[in-house]
Amino acid sequence: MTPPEAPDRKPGNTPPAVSSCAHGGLKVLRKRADFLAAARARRQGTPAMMVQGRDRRDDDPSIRVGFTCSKKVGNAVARNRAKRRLRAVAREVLHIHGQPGWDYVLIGRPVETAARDYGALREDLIHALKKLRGRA
RNA sequence: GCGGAGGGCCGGAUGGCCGCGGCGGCCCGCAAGGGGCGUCGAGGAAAGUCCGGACUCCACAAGACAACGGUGCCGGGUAACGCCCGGCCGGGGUAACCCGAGGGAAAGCGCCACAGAAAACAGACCGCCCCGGCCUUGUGCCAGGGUAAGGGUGAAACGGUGGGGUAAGAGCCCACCGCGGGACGGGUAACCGGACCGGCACGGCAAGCCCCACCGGGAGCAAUGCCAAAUAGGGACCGCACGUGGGGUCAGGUCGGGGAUUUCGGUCCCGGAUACCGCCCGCAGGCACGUUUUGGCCCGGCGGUCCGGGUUGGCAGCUAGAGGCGUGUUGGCAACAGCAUGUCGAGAGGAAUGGUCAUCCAGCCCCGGAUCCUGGUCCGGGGUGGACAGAAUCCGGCUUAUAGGCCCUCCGCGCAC
Repeated sequence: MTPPEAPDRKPGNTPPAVSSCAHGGLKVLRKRADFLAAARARRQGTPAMMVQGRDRRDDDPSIRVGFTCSKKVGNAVARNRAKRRLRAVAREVLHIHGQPGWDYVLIGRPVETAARDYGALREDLIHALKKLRGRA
């Protein structure tokens, strides 16, 4: 089993489990370096997720997004569930509230990401995106 | 009807809206690309990674020896197995049935706690018996000898019960049981039965070491093969140069910056980093540096050709195989095998197989009513609500997790006939 999981701040040569499907105009982060870069940039917490955002400063106006859930979130089923909800909400919200030319990484939290009401989950993401943009 | 045993199966359903991965057409476009359609897309354990294989690479040379590890009643099945089937033996249960690392203790070593006189060349504590001596004649003491029935300990005490026998006893003798050997018979075998013989010898632990037989070379798809990039770095050869410029690192200083403290003169501290989803904080944010210079130490020029490795990315491996499932049939008690026929067929890669909203169905809880009588059954309404768990090269097993439910066979008891 164990697909590459979030390393839990250990040595860390295994990348965390992240989905990669395309999301209607959104591109998906697949490279480890992109995740590292995003992790070093701005971040914003909400009850159901952590959002990292980074202006790539290149000419490409597309929005890219990655998802990640460490083992803290739970077993494989729980992590998949959390990522899928994040993916669904990102597809719905990001092309409206996200900024062109940015990378975003959505990080799942234990329990909350899977349990939170879908409407509230959506509001969390919108709120986080606004905060990140306001700071740019 | 109650209680129990064995086996098999399911693992919520339907629909709307919006999506994802593979494959194959179609439409638009010079192309890059865009749009749309069809089709397939998680489990019984996908899990643990505990066995057995396939497949790769490495090593070795015939399959070797040693070491180490594994297996361990018998027969069969299988590609193989530590798996499965059938049988045997031992133990448990009234029974259906269940459980058992179940070779060797007569190769050797070791261990057998506590208790007990004694725990493995047997031996004799309390006893029992005989003979002798002493005197204070007694249910006495001392010495010698014969015993192991009785007492008591233990998981286990060198056969058991009864009778004969004896000074007391003892397989000393006898019967039965047990034990050892065993002609012969049955069975492929484990093993079973056993005429007869033996007077009893051979305690247990091999899940302590060990012995015997059989099996095993190692690492694993992050294997392995191919391509590209940056051109950073290593080696060889050739040619041209022989420079004080460059890079790294450590220590200190200057100027600005931040912080602490102050008698406002100053003094001290910070000045980090390939930091893999972090931490503080608590829904708001923060964890903050830049410029220049001196000295020490280390590295060492440019171009060309070739070789081997690493990194990153891509492609292959990658899913049709000892294939799964259904039906029929043949052989077999069965596992299983053969034949015929039908049907199914994920391949991701920071990792798709979904998100969301309704309605329904199990289950559970509450309320009202009816009925037998204090718990069920039926009707109506409301609420709640579905376990364990996610393919990662692929198969065969084992083990473990699992809400709730369904089916079949069998056993015991009760009632009725």
